[in-house]
Amino acid sequence: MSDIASAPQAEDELSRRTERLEKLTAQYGNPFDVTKFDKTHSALSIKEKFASLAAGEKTTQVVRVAGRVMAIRNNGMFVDILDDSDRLQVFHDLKNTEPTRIELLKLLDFGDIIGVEGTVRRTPRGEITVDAVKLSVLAKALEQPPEKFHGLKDIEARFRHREQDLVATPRTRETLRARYKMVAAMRQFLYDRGFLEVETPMLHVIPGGALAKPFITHHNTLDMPLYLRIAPELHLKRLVIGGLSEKLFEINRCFRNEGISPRHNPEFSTLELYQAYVDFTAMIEITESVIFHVAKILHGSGKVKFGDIELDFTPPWPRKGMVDLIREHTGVDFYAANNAAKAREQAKKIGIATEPGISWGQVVEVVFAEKIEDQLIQPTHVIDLPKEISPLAKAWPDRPHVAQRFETYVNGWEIANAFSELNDPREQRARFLEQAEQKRGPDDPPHPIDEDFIKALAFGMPPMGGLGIGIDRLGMLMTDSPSIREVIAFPTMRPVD
RNA sequence: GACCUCGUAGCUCAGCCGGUAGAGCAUCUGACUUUUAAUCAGGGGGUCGCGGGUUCAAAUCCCGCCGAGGUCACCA
Repeated sequence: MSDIASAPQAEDELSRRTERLEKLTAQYGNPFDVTKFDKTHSALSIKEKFASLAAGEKTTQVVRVAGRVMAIRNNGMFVDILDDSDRLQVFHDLKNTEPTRIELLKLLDFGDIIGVEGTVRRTPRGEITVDAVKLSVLAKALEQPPEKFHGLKDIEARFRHREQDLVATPRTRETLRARYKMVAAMRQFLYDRGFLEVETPMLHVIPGGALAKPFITHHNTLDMPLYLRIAPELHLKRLVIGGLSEKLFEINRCFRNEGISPRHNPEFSTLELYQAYVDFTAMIEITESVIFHVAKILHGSGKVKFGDIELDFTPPWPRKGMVDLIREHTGVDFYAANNAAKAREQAKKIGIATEPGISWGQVVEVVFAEKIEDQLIQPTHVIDLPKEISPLAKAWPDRPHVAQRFETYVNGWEIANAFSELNDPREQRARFLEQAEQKRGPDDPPHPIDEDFIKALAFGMPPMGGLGIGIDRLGMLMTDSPSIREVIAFPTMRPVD
């Protein structure tokens, strides 16, 4: 001990900690040789089990706990450890501890992983504490964690070094745990309803099921380009066509090579679900039920705080026609302006310039996005979307330019999209061709048609409803997170030089 | 891609009408010893994102680059 005290000060933290590791190894064995520690309790389970202890009351109950050293107070007399359940205080009575253990205690650093055996008591100040009788270092931290009080504030550092963020920021632990708990709850909900969870390709020959710029990669042996999927939709339908299951879903990643924003990450997760022999109204019911279920699991009710507002996910949610909403908010009736030219003219009247050559449906879509979208705060199903912007949805037989489709909006964001799936292969081909001709951005290549999918439809797809829910955005709503990056463990970042 | 803002010690931040860098936590030494962001005293630690320019002198002013956040654009 005295030799540590008199040793020349290490020029940096890394060498200081490395020296301690060497000393540890020499005197107590290399902590990195340790392969296991028989934990009997989590921090939280101890606090719960001994909740009734009075201040100053001791027990003889021996427990074994382990976690990361988060604070060392009073010369090592008090050490706080953090495990995945909670923080817990460990006590060493320095007057009555054998010298070898005191030496070991003095080699501890903020951030080390330790195991402790001891008895439980509540201190006179009321803290549940483990009086240590054995102490072992299970891993040495050669880098120090962020500062214990302010934690890691720098947003960039938080996302680049998420493990440090997790150690330093309780909110990060809560947010990510809630996100994964939400996903688990969604899965369980769907299992309970008899849905089969499936997996479909991430690597697509033709990126279909949506209109978005894909990531391109290359397969060496096949010597061909492959695309990271932008949506799983077409493959999932093919599984239903084949009769694998009449109710199936996939929760997995999609990739879109587009802008990054507080609501967009290049890779993001969706739930896509298909159920044969039902229409889009059944998808409305599932959307409301699964999200209400998640809200209850995470918050105990359908009411969820988000920023300054309280969202209420208690079903049923209002259903509003897209064109009707526009009429209510602007006075313009796009059912009256029933062709592209009239629609563009009406849009211009309310200050929205549109590209020449776009369809009636696209005008409606643009006006909706500009005038309505961000006002839909409480959960709302927007129904009756134009057929022209719904190439995979059935239109109403008696309203041929309106699709049997809805999008659910919360806090101004689209979080769900569903329709009665188009199952006529001839109609589907025509829609794809139409879509391929539609003007997009000047640099966008024409969208290729997935003939395998058309052919699959030709084998006969049952009428069915399909639903997509954006997991990340729902996660943001459920965790009061203003940025999508908060609910993604490792958001996409540009590397530092 | 455009615009605005930011980048100073391991972490959180101050300094920025130019004069050569500070605090708290962390760390080291000592004291104290039932603490709770422990306390007290004393140390060490910085290519002020990178590069260039102006100037006697640049963390500070100017330009470029890199990274980040935001707004917009983009976005089935």
